[in-house]
Amino acid sequence: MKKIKTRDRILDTSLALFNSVGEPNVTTLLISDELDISPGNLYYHFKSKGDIVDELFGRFEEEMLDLLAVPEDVDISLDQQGFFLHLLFETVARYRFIYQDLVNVLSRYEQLQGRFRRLRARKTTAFSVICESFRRQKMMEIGSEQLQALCEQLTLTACYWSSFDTLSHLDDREAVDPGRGVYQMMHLVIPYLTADDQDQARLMSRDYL
Amino acid sequence: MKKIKTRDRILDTSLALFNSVGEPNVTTLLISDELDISPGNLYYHFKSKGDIVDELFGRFEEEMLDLLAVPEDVDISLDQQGFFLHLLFETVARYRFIYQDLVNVLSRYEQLQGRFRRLRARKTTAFSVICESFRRQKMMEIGSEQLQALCEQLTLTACYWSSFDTLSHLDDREAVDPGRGVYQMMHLVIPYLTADDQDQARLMSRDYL
DNA sequence: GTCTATAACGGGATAGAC
DNA sequence: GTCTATCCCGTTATAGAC
Repeated sequence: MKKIKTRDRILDTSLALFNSVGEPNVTTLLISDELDISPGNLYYHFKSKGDIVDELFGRFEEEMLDLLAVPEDVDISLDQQGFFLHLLFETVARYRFIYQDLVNVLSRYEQLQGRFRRLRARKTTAFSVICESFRRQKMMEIGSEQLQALCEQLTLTACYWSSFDTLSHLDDREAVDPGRGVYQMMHLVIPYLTADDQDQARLMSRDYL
Repeated sequence: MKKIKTRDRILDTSLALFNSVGEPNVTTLLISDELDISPGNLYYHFKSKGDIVDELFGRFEEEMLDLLAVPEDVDISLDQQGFFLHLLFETVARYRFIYQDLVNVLSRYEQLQGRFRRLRARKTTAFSVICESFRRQKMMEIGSEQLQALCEQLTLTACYWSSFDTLSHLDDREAVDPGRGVYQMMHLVIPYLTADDQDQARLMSRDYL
């Protein structure tokens, strides 16, 4: 029963607060208050608020890059895709503060801009790899023009669904249901699947509602 | 040659600044500086910064409600839909500061939350009316489950496309191209159109690239 | 490592003269 | 209507004791 290091407690608490009331609305004082430590102590562990944001973003980045490393030339099943989407939305939800005030956050922590854009590009690539796999397996029929539009759309949705959904119940920013997002993503793909797979995907998608 | 009232100049300049650097990053001092008036003068016309935001939102709201009043039981052509989408994106782009820091802005100006949600609901309704019209004209074939998912997706895209697009070139927040958004929206609808209309819509969509 | 106290700064907003 | 001066407050961050 080892006691958690203060540094880590700061990170955890910051993340929770950022997610629940928005990063711009969280002061260093609020964080230290919540932890029952002094502001000075907080600044012993992190030299600035930006450093906390930075490190949280780093964790997010790492998890995402891991997740997005979808192997090419592998046959991906609908089930696997569902699982992938589920993980993706779950991860985004855990770091939703980044997306909720995206432009604002990126404008105040400029060093994150490039990293974020890289992540965004990786997402699009991952979706494109998945679709290619479907195509190879004759599960999907789609022109290259629509493929590109589709992948962009998937990326957009992966980024913003949780914010969009939050707006339906802004009262409590805690409530986040990753399932709806997965459902929505699947319905973007469905029209391009071949008949049998459409039915299967439709059935699957309902589990996420 | 009548001279523009200071009050209006404040609104115009605020909007421009909000859009270009983000509402949270715009101080009342910056606004008055930009206008070459004193901060005191600004506060003579508006009793708070929130009032400026409020009034700008009001303008946006009015324009949007106007636009979204799509008549039911009318046959809507693809061309008309394209025109509608164009206006929609153009309007959103002119008030993009609202969307760029959406959750943040709504959390700091609580009175906007309800109004925004109503607007969002109106959007979904408008899309649903359009799709119904297409369906009546036998231009579209779609189940009710996918129809709902589609309308949600259209609403999401209408809200966030410009933010999403901005991320590709965060350097200058000025550059906004509503066309890409229209293109993307059309590609959401296309899969559900009947063969002939699919071709026509695809051709049309290219004009927006 | 942790605390208390406080400096330093910036932004929103007001008072009162012109 | 417009100005200058200023207040008030919250927030980040530091200094120095324990």
